[in-house]
Amino acid sequence: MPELPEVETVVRGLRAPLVGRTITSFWNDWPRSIGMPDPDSFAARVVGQTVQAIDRRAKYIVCTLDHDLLIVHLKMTGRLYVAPPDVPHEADRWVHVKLGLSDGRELRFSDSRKFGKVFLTGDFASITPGAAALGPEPLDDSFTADVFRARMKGRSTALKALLLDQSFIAGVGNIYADEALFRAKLHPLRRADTLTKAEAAALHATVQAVLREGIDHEGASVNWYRKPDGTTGEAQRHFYVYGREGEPCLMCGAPLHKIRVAQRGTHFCPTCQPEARPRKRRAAR
DNA sequence: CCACAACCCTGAGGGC
DNA sequence: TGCCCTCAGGGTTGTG
Repeated sequence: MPELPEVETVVRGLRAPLVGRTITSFWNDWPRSIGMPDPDSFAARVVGQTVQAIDRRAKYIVCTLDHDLLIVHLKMTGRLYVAPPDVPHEADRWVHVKLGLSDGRELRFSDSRKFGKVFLTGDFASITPGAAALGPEPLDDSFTADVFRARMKGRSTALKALLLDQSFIAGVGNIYADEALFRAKLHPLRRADTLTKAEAAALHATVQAVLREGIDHEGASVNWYRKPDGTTGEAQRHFYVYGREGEPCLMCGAPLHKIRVAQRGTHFCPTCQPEARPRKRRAAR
């Protein structure tokens, strides 16, 4: 489940092998893995273009070519990596797109679940309505605690659901949402508009911290994610709650709970992240 | 704005 | 042992 730190790690790993290479060929065995345009048009347009840059926006990998953007979303099980020509793509039975490179190697997109997609477009916002409506990048300098708090104003939805909303913040997924809420000691079902200024500031800080640490650990290899060199990241070794249902909380020892919020498995500590109670009316003096 | 269902798929796991 | 069946998993889109 690649989220922001995993996608960032992939981008960093692909920069050296890709930038400056020219695309010489296109191959695809699953048309639905091409988001746009149709595969024939994709092939005709992409061949001959040189990779000028590779960056990340939310969970999208964005390669700037001469005249287009080559965009990849890994979704749950997608992998993107450069393979040497002597390794047949059948070595990875889930390869669905290959782009030949001018140095003889191949950029391969592999995806067992076939949820991921590759796009070729001149305009990032054109690929999906969601891409056009992405919220701020959580690690940008402009994403301050004040901005975060202002965006939560008037939102009655659960914190967990809001953190997963890509139009609210771009790039946070299930794992890092749970980890950020745990560190901020906030219950996942807490209504966003009930946070104090201090609680909002704490959550802002923990969202940034878990993402930064995830990048430092080169992503979390929970099941399918691999770095472009095929090795696993290390971030999963540092989880406090994700995937630890029933195990003792590392802070207080209480057994961790798993519930469903916004149709996602949600892990939390019932002691460290107490349920929000209705505000007590202040006693009359 | 919000809650929820459906969708895209396959591997894993349970039942027999 | 192995077959059949069910469903988790998560981001996105659509519906009410």
